[in-house]
Amino acid sequence: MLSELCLPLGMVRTEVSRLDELIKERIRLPKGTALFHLGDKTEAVYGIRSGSIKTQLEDSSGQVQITGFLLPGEILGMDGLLNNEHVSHAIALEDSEVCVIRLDEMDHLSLQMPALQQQFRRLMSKEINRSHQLVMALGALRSEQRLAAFLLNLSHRLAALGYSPYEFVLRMSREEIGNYLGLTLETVSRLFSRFAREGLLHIQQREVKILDMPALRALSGSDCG
Amino acid sequence: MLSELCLPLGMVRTEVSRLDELIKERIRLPKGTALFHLGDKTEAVYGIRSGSIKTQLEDSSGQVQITGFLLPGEILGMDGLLNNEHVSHAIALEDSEVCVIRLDEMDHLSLQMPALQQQFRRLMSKEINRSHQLVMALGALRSEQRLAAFLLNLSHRLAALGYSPYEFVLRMSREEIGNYLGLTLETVSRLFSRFAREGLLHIQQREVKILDMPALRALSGSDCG
DNA sequence: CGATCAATTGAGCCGTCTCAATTTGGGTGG
DNA sequence: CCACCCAAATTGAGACGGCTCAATTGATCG
Repeated sequence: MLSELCLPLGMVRTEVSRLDELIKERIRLPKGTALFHLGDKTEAVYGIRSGSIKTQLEDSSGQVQITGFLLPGEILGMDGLLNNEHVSHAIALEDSEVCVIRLDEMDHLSLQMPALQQQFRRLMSKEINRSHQLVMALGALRSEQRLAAFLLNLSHRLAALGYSPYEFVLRMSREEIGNYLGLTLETVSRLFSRFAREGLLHIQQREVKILDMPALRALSGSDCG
Repeated sequence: MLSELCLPLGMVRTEVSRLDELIKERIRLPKGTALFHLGDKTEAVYGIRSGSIKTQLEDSSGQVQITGFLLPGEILGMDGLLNNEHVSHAIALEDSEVCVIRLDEMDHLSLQMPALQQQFRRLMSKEINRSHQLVMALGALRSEQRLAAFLLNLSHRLAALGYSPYEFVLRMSREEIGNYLGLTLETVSRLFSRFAREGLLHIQQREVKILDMPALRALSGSDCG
């Protein structure tokens, strides 16, 4: 079982097997469907087993802001732990599968396994850092740097999953990328065209081939947040 | 003792008194000094007792992004829990005092007090939400909306501490506000002048008097993130 | 094979930045 | 206590990046 995927990192083998107790349930999410909506009660967090999921805030006026594109092995739902009510939407970008980590079960299990607490704390800290990196991108980078950093970040995470860092398929639209990066879809499209013209990458709709990784890194400010 | 300030929220009285065990140490921070720097080992998180503290990221090229202005009762240092190494700087905006919440002691104590775990989880979730709100502001709002939202947020938090929501002193410079909001200091200054000209507020250097809260709220998009 | 949605590309405008000059306020030492 | 100095804030003029609006092309899916 892939519980290492769902709650990864350094635990001894026996502990990992205990963890399987946590993950009894799976949920299949067809493309476009929601794992949870704003306002839903938070009774679990979720680890992505396959596919990809976007999370987005929505304010009272209906304005939307995408806060993340999550890949297999990553956790979502931790923003709902403040009042046990989700404050965001989680929507599958493609057919996906998640495993359910129920909070009550985790609390129960963590009494016997203190490492689980610390592990979960690390995961929440990681989410804080992820969000801070996005703040940095939105606050300090110009449009071309944002898109370059976005591509590098995706590339890096896909490589960690065993995929090629050079060729991959974007699972989100130009509009979603733009929303995430604080740009319009037109600006994103223009930047892709420009990057291709300058020989940094090849792009055919949503298929990306990175041709000059070092140049892309230089452009982004050598940071892949 | 003000441990409620340091780890606030719903615990029974006896638990609160147990919490005092956690908070043995205090640190005084003169204005301008750092509580921790990027790269420092994370052995504790900190609750602000008095004063105010900014947290800022710094990338490899020295580019800085302020991610928060923290007030009494708020917690900082949780971004360092991923690898037990701080990834940000925390610098006092004025003479401040924090209490130290050592992680090893918290882990020890939480074995006897499961509510502590959940409380801490809530605090980390709150930090995630805070950061997401900032992402929303940077990604979706225009400059005037960002500054209005910033002022409303400050006002709201100061009110929660028992201060007037209408009159307060900014503890940070125009440059720091601009950095936080993804704007230049000149833009921030111009916006303050404009808000004053339009009768929304009165501003004298760093002293703010909000004159028309509803208008400010309307401007911000009625969200105070 | 047509209908529909996503993506590209262009033209012009607006908001924010940059650069620069002043003004204001606070702190220090004579 | 006043004069000076330096940092912070204000204000203006002009440039530029990214947005808006609009037209066109290219995919995808009944």
